[in-house]
Amino acid sequence: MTRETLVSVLEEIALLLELKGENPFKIRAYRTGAEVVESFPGDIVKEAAENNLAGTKGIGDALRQKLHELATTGKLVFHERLRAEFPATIFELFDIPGLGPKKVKALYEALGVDSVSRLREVCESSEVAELAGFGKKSVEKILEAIAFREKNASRFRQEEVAGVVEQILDFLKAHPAVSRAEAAGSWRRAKETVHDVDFITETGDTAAVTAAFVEGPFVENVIVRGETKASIHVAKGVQCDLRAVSAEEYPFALHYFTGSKEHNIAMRSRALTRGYTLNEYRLAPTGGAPGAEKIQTEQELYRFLGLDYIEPELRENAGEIEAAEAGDLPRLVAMENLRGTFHNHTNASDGKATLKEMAEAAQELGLQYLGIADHSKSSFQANGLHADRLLSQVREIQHLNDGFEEFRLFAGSEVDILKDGDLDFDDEILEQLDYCVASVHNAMTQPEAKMTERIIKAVSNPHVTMLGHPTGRLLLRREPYAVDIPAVIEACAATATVIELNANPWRLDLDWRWWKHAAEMGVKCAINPDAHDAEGLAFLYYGVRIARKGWLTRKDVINCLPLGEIEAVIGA
DNA sequence: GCCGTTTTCGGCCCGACTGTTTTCAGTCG
Repeated sequence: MTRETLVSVLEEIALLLELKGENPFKIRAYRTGAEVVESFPGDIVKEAAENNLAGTKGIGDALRQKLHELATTGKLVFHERLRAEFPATIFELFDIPGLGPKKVKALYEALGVDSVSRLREVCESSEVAELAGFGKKSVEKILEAIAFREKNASRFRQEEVAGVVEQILDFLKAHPAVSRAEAAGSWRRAKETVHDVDFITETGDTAAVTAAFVEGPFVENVIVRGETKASIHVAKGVQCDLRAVSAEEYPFALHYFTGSKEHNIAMRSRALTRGYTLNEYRLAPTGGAPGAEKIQTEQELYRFLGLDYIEPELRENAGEIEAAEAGDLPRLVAMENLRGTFHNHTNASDGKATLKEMAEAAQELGLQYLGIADHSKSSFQANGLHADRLLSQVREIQHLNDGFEEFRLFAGSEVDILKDGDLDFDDEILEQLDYCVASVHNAMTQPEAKMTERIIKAVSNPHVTMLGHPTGRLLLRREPYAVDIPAVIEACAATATVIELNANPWRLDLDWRWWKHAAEMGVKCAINPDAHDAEGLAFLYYGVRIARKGWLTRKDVINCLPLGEIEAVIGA
């Protein structure tokens, strides 16, 4: 029994009770209970098993007994009875935006809709539109959502695969017959989502390595297995492919399977113009002349073709080959360059950790400063701060700063950009802060012109230091809102407003495709984890990957500046 | 189902948006 299981059982109960139309406050009690379990300081499983949870706020008699039953027997009769009332596939309906418990219940009871595929059937016939509360527009939106879901099927965000990539790489590198191993493909290129993960190993015994791979502890099922190549599924349905190659082939295989396809095509034709043919195994003279070039690393391969080494993140055939030829490639920002970060939440709004805990976590990561930006009052759902609570947080931060040596908390706010582009706080409040992140959190369906005008108005306020998650997208979940990004970049350049690269792996927003242009326009970037707990600071890793993909150097990223220089930039 | 207490039951966070309605229900943040 793990903490995660306790949490997911309570959350599932809440969902099932919603489907049954139970008292909403009872439902909320289960959700609160799940949150309490999730952030319980200490060994919650042990405490539950020993029935020691009396007096824990949010856990009353009923939840205490249920957690005790779960922790001791591994199951909960109440939960199993509830589950038995609905088909297991019904949960996937909640993935469709616009469908909540009431509508799912109605669809299930009136039309027997218990899965997304059945939902599509009843939408494509006229059955749904005849249901009370549903009309032509709802049918359209549901079908769009199903299409979006299918388009993104079997794609995964970086944080969904990061753990297993590390596990498999460690496993392969530990194999006695493996001398080199790397994860290639779109993972290595730091794409925001990946379809599968390719692993390349250098070995003298390909059969032994592929055999070990398909027997690894991470394997869910084996798709194909051969002498030099194997494919498996790991948890969550992520496909992982292994290529085992010889030392001579390794640099070519690694390069080939890193891609992108477009980059490879450009590289192959470059080789051809120099009288060589390049493939996943070798670089050899064209026309069947004997002898392949001795190349041991990707660096040597690029050099042979007259190019500086191109980092994997840049290999999208988006100007990197020309830049490599001219010696103009940027020196990409790296994790070690970061000195601090902005846009983090605490338990004052919807975060889990205290100011002090966040500060300690930042120092453990070696950061010199940490910006706190809790939600502003209009974000009710996130327990946004009114001015008085914000100002008392500012005082608390000042007090904490007195106790730090060579570390500083910056007092800020993630202030809502209201519908008309006004900010959620007046200037008199904002000027008491060290900095301010302005973000859109509502009315996301405004037409593009209106949204663009709204954001430009917000960044034109001199108190706004940076624009938060500029498109509001949630990867594989929600499309970005309609906004004219070049116009926003221009406005940020004109007003010296920093643009955030939100490093939360659900967002990775602003998208990497815009950063080269933004930097050329003179706009600075802030890589921000949008952390809601101490662990969330680690999202900086994903942000750095995307910044690299966007051609950014440490000069482009303000949080590479040390404490002592950063104040001048943000005006704190 | 939890909490707090004027100790045994009443209150529990709010507002905008959308699509359906024709005054509101459901969803979302």
